[in-house]
Amino acid sequence: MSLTQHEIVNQLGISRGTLHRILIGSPLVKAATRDRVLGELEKLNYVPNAIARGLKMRRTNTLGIIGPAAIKMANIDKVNALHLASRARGYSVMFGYSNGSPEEDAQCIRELRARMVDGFVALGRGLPENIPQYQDIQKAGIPFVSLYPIPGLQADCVYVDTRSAYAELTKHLIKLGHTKIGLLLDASASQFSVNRELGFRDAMTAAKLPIVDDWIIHVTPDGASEINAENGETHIWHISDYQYGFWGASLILAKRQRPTAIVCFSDEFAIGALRAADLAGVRVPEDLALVGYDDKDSAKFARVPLTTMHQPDNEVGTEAVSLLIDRIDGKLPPKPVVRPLQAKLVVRDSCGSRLAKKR
Amino acid sequence: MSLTQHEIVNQLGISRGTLHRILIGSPLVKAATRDRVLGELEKLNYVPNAIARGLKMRRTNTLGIIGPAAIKMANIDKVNALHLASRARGYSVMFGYSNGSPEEDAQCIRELRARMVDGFVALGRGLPENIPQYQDIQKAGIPFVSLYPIPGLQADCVYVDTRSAYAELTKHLIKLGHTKIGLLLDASASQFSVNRELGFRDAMTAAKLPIVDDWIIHVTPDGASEINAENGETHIWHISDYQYGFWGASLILAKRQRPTAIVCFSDEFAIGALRAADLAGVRVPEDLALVGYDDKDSAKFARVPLTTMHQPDNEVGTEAVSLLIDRIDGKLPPKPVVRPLQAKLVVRDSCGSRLAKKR
DNA sequence: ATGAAAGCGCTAACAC
DNA sequence: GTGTTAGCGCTTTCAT
Repeated sequence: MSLTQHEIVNQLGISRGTLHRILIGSPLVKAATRDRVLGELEKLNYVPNAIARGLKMRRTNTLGIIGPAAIKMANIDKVNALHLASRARGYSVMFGYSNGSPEEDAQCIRELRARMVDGFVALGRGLPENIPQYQDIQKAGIPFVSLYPIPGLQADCVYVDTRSAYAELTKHLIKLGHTKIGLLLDASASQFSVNRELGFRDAMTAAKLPIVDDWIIHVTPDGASEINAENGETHIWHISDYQYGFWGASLILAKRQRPTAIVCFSDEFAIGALRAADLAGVRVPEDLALVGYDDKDSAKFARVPLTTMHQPDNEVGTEAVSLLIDRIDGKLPPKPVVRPLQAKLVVRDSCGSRLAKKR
Repeated sequence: MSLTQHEIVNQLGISRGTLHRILIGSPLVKAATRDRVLGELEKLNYVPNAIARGLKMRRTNTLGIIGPAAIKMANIDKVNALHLASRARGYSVMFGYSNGSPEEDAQCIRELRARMVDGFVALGRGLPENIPQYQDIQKAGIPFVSLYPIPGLQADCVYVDTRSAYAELTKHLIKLGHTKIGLLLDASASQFSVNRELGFRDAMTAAKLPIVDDWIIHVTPDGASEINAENGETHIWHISDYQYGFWGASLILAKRQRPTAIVCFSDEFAIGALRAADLAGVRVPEDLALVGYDDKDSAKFARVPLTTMHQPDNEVGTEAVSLLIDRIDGKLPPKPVVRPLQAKLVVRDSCGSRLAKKR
């Protein structure tokens, strides 16, 4: 165990008050005493007990991150950004690691609250069934910031506007001359899927292009195209997004009429789709353009480097943490602050635009 | 803020002692009282304050995970496994998020110790410069388990035996008839690179095959022009492993004499190498066999599905956490327990073995 | 079978 | 300027 203030005080022959004043840099201490004590402290390698401090201050300088599989691969960059931003502000981070079921979710939140986290950031799969838990946090008056808009919840929110991102992605394809465009999505009713589809439809409608239901696939774990609500698999999220993309693209490619371009849920979806196209002998981008989302490292090194949307993950992390801490510090007016951030189009080869230029 | 025992006691007209006995399930309480209180507790939704408990018990049920960039993509599966295993045992997890410099590393450990984590698990990059920090933990008598062997440190250790894994990988290539085999590694002096090279040499030597220095590449960041400085990503480990693999393979392919197979540091390295081969017009696996390590999701969906070694990440996580907690509980004799686990060969297309069969 | 009281390491209000 | 003291919410020993 580490040294305690009690022990130090005894050893140096000063009082707890004086020691504390020195520790917080109060000027009400004789300079000589301060310098001596500071020197000793250094030598003794004293590190204050954050648990005791937390108990006393009712403030632990710890942030809780929640959401099913918060550390899932797809979120790794946001998690990193959150971590870095928290550290920069002197905060630590704890994850509530749940499988996504409302029960486990609630349990995670309970554990984190028991550990007196100062605030929560929600970085989930955007599933409606998790909303009640978040409402509980709000009701308890614990600062809470979400990384995606949560319907029915008036909460602080820093998010990437996927709707307009998907509109932009789709518009890019349209500008390239595509008129037959498909969409490959996660089957869940998550905000992420919903907003992606909205953005896609925005662009198609604006361009007066037909939206073909056959080409809008919500991929389910069994590779079927219908939403399978009764599939009670708790670990659906263990199936890789590559696999989903592969299944979904296979489905579209098997149709009698094919689109000439597919907008994908993520880079992983697109890479899975790319593989399906390869196996089916469909050339990308010549016969089929593909675009992803996220701009993961893998996008750049795919067989056909992916055109995709780059998310400002660092900004999301910094802003969210900053917002949350300001809220914790009571620096913000009650009104929730909602801060949409924009993704940026990254053009590579998979959309065929470089091909077009060559011609 | 949540309810405290004090408030509950007042409200229900019992004493703190009785409440506590009920909470820990002691039989020394009148059944009627217990049932009544339990019911009320449920209604009140009481959740014990883990911070206060931790202070009193000198035990927080929290594990600290350390190592530079602990959550770096490459470690995500182990991190997940650790998390899951910890939760299953009733423990939470905190990360020490450092950039890898000894100073930041030490700072992370200090913060985690201040938060009274019950034990540490080291999941680093295997760099020698981090060893002193780990020694400090040991000296402080805090339980510590490492996920890779640390030279000069007698510590509990659960690890995947990369040396024999790389021997097996290399042997597989040799069995396929390759005699000219290259090796693509991280330039750091990490245990990971060192052991991979050792395993490679084991197999080559056993087969009496020449080890060509020209074909053993330790890729450095300056192996090419661009570093991701644009996103404020100043640290070397922000460069993707795909990029390293790409650079490294490009280097090998530029040699006058080429190997017919390359053993890569990871799946990401292999995918980067695959891309380099594609751009150079080198056919994989016909002209060049490539094998990876990790069996990431991406390995299966690479342009040429990767032959690779699958790591028992779940087992690593479970064993390590189990070992650490047993150590915390004082259930183990002083002697460090060292538990090597074996990776498993997964044969796909990139090694050319399926091709060979077809012939 | 139940209650009272001490104390984990820290902070802050109050006294000297 | 410096020292003393009362808790933060919990567990545990000792009385009753």
